[in-house]
Amino acid sequence: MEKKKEEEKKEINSMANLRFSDENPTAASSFGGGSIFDMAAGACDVSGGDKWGSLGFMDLLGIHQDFSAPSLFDSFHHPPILSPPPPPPLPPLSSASELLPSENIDTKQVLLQQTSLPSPASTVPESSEVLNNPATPNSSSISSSSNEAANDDQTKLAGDDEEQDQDKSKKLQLKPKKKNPKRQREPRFAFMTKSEVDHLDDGYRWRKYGQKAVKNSPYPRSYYRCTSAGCGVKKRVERSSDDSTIVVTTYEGQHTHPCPITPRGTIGIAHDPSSFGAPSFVVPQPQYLHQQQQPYIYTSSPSMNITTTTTTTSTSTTSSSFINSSFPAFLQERRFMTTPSAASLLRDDGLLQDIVPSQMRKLED
DNA sequence: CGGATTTGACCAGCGC
DNA sequence: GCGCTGGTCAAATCCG
Repeated sequence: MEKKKEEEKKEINSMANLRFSDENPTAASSFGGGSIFDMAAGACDVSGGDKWGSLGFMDLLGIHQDFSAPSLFDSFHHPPILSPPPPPPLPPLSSASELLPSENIDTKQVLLQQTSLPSPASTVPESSEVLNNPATPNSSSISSSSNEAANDDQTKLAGDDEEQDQDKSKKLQLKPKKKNPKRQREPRFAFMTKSEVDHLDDGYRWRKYGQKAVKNSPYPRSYYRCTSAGCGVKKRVERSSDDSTIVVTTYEGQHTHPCPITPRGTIGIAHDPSSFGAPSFVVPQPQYLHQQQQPYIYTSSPSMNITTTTTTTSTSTTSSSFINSSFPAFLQERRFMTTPSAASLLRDDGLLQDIVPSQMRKLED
């Protein structure tokens, strides 16, 4: 039993090491058993949250002063190439303190960015998210019958004699589910947050559309989709099997709309009306690119004792546009410090396996 | 009653 | 080709 687990851990660690070894070979030091995460994960209720009470993510980060933008995530989900229409008037910010007792929250996060596939920011934005289009013909399958009947003639014949078999008919209805062949994956980035609640409030509204058991983990993985029409952004939320207090959130895609809600005005970033959500500040691109795959310590709002550790894991060919558009602006905005310890943090923790796709890990070979 | 969540099944990609 | 696994669908159910 334990042996097996150890083996798995070894494997995980080796993967993580692969990930960073060529960048920082000395960074293989110990991680310290996840001790970098010491946020007091208070169970905070959140306005835009769900019934189980999602945590105000931005509040955890303490980014709720000095800003006026609707959402932090507006900023990093909007690709610059979208050239969207002028944003709607922003709702007034509410008081942060009134909604969330975020003082004294000491949070550290590990953020990983990944672009598993060619960046969609190139020429076909959102092309792969057809399934999120409410007008997708697919969805008409709910009304069932004719199409499906045609599609499933054979199976239907086979099961005709058992009409009371509801399971079968159910399957028949489910079958015509057809997907876009060779669907492109949106660029993703993930970050780990020490939190007791799974669903961190980022200002957007999400609908849960699935949950799966995660291999080698007692915790399930939840799948969420942005509820805004036409917005194909998805996110995955799961807990680390190593440290149940660590929530790994993976975002995929970029929002095509402004942040619908502004809970407590927590997530403000200097808002640039001309780009509805794009940050008005950016880390100088050359510098950033130069530091790709290097871990960053993100220090925010010292008075809040909040520290975020971030690491980008973009592949060299696909990262630049994505970084510009999707990398959390709040991380871009603040200063970054590159430290070996942060690298080791990500390596030895073993959580990297949850975030970096296997293809990417192999690429590092 | 409408929207969100749950949950079992389906589908596709990948490794063997 | 087969099995495994991640991701998604959609009917059923829950909840405000």
